[in-house]
Amino acid sequence: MAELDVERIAAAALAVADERGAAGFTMRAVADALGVSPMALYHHVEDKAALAALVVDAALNEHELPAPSSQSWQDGLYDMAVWTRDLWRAHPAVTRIRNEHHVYWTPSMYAVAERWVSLWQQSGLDFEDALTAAVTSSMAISGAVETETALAESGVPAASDLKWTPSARALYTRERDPAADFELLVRSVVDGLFARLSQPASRASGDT
Amino acid sequence: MAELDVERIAAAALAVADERGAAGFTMRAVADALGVSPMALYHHVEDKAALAALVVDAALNEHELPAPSSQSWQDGLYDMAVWTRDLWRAHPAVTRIRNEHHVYWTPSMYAVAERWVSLWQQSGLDFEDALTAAVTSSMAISGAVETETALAESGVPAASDLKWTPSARALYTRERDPAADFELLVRSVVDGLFARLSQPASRASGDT
DNA sequence: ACCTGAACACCGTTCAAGT
DNA sequence: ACCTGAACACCGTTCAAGT
Repeated sequence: MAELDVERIAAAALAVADERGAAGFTMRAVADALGVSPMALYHHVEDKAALAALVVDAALNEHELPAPSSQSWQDGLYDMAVWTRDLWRAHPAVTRIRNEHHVYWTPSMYAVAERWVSLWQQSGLDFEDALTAAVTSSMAISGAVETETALAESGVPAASDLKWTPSARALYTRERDPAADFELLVRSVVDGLFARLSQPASRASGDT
Repeated sequence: MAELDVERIAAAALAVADERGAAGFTMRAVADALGVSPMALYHHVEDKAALAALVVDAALNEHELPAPSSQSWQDGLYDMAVWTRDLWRAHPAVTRIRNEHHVYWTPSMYAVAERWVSLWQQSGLDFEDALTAAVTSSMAISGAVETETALAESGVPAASDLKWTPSARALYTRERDPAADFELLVRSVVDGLFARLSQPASRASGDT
């Protein structure tokens, strides 16, 4: 009746994560969704962390990477950033599962990294600098995406808490256009890193 | 024998988190550290999420904010960023606990936000833009810190996994100076956002 | 008011047993 | 080879009971 395999398990697990959230993402819940005993899963998957990795990879494979057209490398990076943001916003629970189970690299993640680095290499920076820019920009941008989805899941703090912190309050009452903020951030990071790494001297030093 | 109070609980819980890690951060473990029954904690703390908030706040209070000297606003932001990075690197488990239990705002976090926004306001950007810069830069920088500490805890992928992904491999074999990378990132983000928000037209648009 | 022991409803995972 | 039921060692939390 079951005919389990890794692919079916991954799809079911992703569905469970989406529907029941990170807390409801359970070996038992995934087994239930497949109409199978929880222990059946262990025949195809090492442990829960491996199942989490499967889920992350399934989410990454849902949409193909943006086509590398003839646009500028900056636009290419921005397209990749938007692709990433759309992905995690579509599966907020998966980002939590990813962190909880320390799944940082999956097959598809390598492909994303390749593309990211290759775009930075088109910038004309030398190899080492392009790598540095790729690493730091990706940490900043993926970090911003994670923070955004996490905050989107949590509610707004109580007004009483915000009473004495005008900045934090302004931060929440401000009209927000998250997509525009994200574009601003990505382009600022990319331009800012390129500018700093282009001028050969005083790369990270404060005195310009 | 016990004489429990919230402050003692917070200190013990932070110690447990530091010593036993996020997985070992348990109501029972904290109670043990205090020589008390697990249920005693519930008399002073609503639930585990509230205890997690206590831990985050205790970590934040360990060191005072950097003194706001007469430096430039850019240096002030950089000092704050370093303060944050040092903090989370000293307590890597706490960042995980923070995420797991959705603790985003604690009393001390408001103080940090106030300072961050006020520094951006010294940049001369108008109020809305300063707020936008403060929000986006903080998401990027705190996100980068979280990613860095998470990756530091996890090991390097197996060489066999990296075989076919030259960029990812280069990324790991590259000589890294995390502190310098961090300074580069922070200053690039700050300068990049300021540059983009300073020129009134085409704020987030790609065509410069 | 503060603390405790026993218990409940969950987890991930092991293990012997079934086909 | 693949799946199962029962069991183990944990969780967070509730509840009645003690002082």
